[in-house]
Amino acid sequence: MGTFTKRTHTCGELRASDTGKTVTLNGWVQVRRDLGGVIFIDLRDRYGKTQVVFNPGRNPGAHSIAEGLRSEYVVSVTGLVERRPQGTENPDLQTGEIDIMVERVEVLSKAETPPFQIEEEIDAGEDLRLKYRYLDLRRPPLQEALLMRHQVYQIVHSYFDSLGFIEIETPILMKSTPEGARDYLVPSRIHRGKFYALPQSPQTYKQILMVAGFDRYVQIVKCFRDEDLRADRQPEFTQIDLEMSFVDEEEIWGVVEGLLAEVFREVKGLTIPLPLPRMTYREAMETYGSDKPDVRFGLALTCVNDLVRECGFRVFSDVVTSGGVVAGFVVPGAAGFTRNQMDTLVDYTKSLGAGGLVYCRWTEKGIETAVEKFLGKGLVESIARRMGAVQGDLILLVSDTWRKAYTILGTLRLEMARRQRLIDESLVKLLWVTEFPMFEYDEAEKRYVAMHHPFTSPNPPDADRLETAPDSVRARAYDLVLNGNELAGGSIRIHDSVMQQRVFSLLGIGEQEAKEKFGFLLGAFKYGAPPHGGIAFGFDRLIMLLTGARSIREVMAFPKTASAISLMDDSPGEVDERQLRDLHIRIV
RNA sequence: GGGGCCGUAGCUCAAUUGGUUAGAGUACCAGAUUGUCGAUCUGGAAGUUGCGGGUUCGAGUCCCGUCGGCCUCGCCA
Repeated sequence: MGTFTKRTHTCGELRASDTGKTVTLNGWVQVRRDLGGVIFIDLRDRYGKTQVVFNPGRNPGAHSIAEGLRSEYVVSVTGLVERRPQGTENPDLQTGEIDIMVERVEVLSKAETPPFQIEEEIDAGEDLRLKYRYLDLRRPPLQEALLMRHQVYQIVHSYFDSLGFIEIETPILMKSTPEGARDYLVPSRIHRGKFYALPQSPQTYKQILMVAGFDRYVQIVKCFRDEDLRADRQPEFTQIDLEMSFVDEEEIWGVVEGLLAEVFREVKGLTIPLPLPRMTYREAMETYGSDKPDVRFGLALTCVNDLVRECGFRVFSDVVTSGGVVAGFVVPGAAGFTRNQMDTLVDYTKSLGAGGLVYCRWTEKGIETAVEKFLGKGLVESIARRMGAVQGDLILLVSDTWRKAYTILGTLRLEMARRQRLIDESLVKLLWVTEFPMFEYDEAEKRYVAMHHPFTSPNPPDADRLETAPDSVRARAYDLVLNGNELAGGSIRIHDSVMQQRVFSLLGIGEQEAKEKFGFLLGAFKYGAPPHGGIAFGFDRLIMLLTGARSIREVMAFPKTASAISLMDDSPGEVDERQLRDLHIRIV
């Protein structure tokens, strides 16, 4: 008990050149193939697999132990590396030229039959895989994802270190702030009725670090947001967070582009052409219907407002008159969609919040559309021409307010691209989206909210209009977009306490509240704040895109489900009365 | 909070309009088998059809509720 024969090699490293050595391997039994006489076992660790052979003629003791081995037993085997007999080599295995002829075998740990097989590809349900995460993590795809994640950590650390960035940890227990995502709260035992919040991001701390003079800060840091989840969103996730002083957008973008180029070169062997293309928010919305456009495919949007302004179809003309948008896009070769398929598409569009979907099928019989009687044949043809449609195409049109029309078209554009298989998954399309609006009007709260965050600097030429025309004020904010995913977002910050106060008051954060919630930041700004800005990467998302995983859960060791539950350890869990009492909390 | 899909053997799935004893593949167990590597052959065991209620002579199938998983809209500064 307690001692075992330690490995001399891993299960992935022995080659024909090692023939004749006596070696010891430690690992898991992948599979046992019992041919009655000879028994084969594939021994697995994270480095690979090696076939070990038990021959009753050569070592009856080891052979009889091998009869009792089962999948996922942990064993130590010692034996001679031999070249496999001619014709029995396995080219699929890196170690496929050799066998270990076992002289001695120790069972280090037995294993129950696992609920699913530990193989490269499995079709087990994801809930089962999450419950037995320690088994799922034995599978090569997950091991490779976490290995790549590790490699990117190392690149990030060395890249920023080489540029003079300093890694500084910021608190996990901080103060709840009123803006942004819902906070995860931690009740204070010592201070009855008070709560810490887990950071949505270390935003305020890194700005304070700039005031403190650490002009280049970076951190790979956990962040927490108590919002509903998605395939690419988890309640806790990791950011590469950075902030720089005495810089403008160009320098930050340069640093970020350099990092991306290095990551893609090191882990994918890809050269990213720099500088990355840039697109304004407005252009992104009006061309792709998204502030994170996927530019791997076309289906660009076209506005036809001028054509339909005076038309007899009220659904179009009224929208234009009231400042909205009639726009759409062409799906090449989709004129053959059936009535049934179109009905489904119309329903889908309505489920996105649209009043309806106007479509025109350009078949060999001409352009067919239900709205021809309202628009007239000539106008229908004008629209088709404007949009660049040809025979065989399907035209989709939506009319609504600027934001709704483009947002709905953006979602529809993605959906059609998927259905028509227009997305080349091998492409890597990165771009900057710039000139975001400073504010969005929140209908539910009847007030303006910061589109990025309340510390974002307004575009200097627009700053005069902060109070008079807040809708028209652009922010010095920028997002980095990869294949339609928001990969990073940042801004040049406000470093002036007067400007910061103006923005707070526009957001409906009164002087009193500002002092309570952000007094420390405003205070810091009074003592000499350098101009500064920064950005934060969604680290998990980056790894997800690098590995081609279709969910962020595939690149995290211990993810939660869409309902924020960890099926393995069953968190969140209940706590006992005593703990609640200590925290001055009662369940209602 | 809304919408959609799903839940049957350890696992992945099947089961006509509600109708006999709920099947298959795989995994598992036993036997056979001395060069397999998705081993093979023979046999076996394996089910609270997520859970609770209802309708019915009869429910895996229909209805209501509930739990869980995935996707998505809102939300996510």
